[in-house]
Amino acid sequence: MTQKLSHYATLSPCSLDNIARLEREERAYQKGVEIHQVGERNANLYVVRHGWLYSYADMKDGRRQIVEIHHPGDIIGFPDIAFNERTTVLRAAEDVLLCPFPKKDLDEVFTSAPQLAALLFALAVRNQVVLTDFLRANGRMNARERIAYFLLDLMARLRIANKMMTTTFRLPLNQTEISDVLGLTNVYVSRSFTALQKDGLIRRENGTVEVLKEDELVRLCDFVDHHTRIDTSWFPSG
Amino acid sequence: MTQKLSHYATLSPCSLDNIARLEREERAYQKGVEIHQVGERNANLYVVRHGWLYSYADMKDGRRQIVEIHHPGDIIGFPDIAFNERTTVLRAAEDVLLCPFPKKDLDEVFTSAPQLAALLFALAVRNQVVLTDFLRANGRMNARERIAYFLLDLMARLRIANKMMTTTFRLPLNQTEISDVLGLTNVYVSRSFTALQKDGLIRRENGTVEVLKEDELVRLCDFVDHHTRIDTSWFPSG
DNA sequence: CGATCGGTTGATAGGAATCAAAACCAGTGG
DNA sequence: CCACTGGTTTTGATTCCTATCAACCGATCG
Repeated sequence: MTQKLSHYATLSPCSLDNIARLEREERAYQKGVEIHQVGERNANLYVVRHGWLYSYADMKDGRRQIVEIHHPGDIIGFPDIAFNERTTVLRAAEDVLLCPFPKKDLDEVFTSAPQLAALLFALAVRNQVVLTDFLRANGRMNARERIAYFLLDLMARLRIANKMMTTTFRLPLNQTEISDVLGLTNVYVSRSFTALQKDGLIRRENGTVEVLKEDELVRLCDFVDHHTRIDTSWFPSG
Repeated sequence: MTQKLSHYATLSPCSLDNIARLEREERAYQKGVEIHQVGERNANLYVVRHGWLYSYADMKDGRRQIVEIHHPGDIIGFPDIAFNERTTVLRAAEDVLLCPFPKKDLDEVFTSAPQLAALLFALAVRNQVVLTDFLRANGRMNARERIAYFLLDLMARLRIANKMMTTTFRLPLNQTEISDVLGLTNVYVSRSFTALQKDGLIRRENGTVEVLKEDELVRLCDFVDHHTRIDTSWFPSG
């Protein structure tokens, strides 16, 4: 996490200290396990150490919407700290390692590390922009465009942690899960993926995706990267 | 704004002081005016004094997605403080009054009013939950359900400011705008509204909507109110 | 009074859902 | 080594919801 946060701002020793405290404990979960359910009391947040997870919301009739995908270095649970109960289900997309820490630790951050507080705040609101982009994709794009958007968004996020990343990456989600991200069906995800591949924009190989024509994908969905850089000029210096 | 924020927590004098400083200036905009465009430098945030506004994102071919509706008491621009440039267009849905204040004023809040900082933080992440609900609506609901969701969401928000509110409210958005919120077309919004009215769930009268069977609307879209209450137990006391 | 805007209604088209079956693939175990 | 299993992807046929295109109506306004 330190690495991911330091990507955005130079942190004071005090802030770094606070971060370290958040990653004391470590816990493993197997692929497919649901770490918490809607309605549970949420005492903890989590830092992702290893593996992908996602958060989703169900409707009573089984329709499902995945609302966020969590990668190593991410903090899980911010959206819920404003509530007493979880609003989404958290599920491990593969075998994962998490560092749980109590919500109460945040108050320490706010009183003693204003700089870190500002950074967390900035990341929280950045997330709103990301969700907003996502909303535009789900609301106004057709299936091909959504897949394009989905791949570019993932790449932008993965590049933060791994600056050397090429255009090939592992995608540990099946097509049903992807369809639940994009508001489609697994069948149509399959068809759209195949179409993109036939047009030579991407290539797939057991669990990995290679983006062959990134610029064309970008044009396809008007992609703008809101992950890589954020404005830290207004931060307090402490 | 004081009223809206006090709805959630008892604020210290210092916090109240900080809020007052944010509402010194006041500026009027006419219906339809676009207060800022995508790509402009964003030095200011705004507190809404009067009237409705909305933020939207366009695609090059004209498709549009409204990503947020702003009501009196709301702060506009949080999502953008993480960036140097605006990511959405802000537009007045009717004649409005705004209080602009510089982004830099926030640093003062973070260093001197940790309680207010925590509240703003909580509201920012609460917004993520709201966006997430919205995403579920756009991703997995049909037209009728989306309209139901849209109306209930508006009511929940309006009730914060006006606790006595009945089930009738003003809706200063035309059907094209509503379609841009819900990822539909103006034509289909008209049909769906008419259908809901024919079924006796709602009633419309020149610019106002009356919800006749709230519980049925709630069932229709599995609505959960994430506006009314937030958890403030972890806040620092200062 | 013509013009414009917002809402409604009708006819048609199309994109994605749905249903169903087949193909594929990695294990697993006999 | 091969049959068997469960999960995943692919393919095909059909349906349906919503988009699209177009006309019309009513209200408002200069």
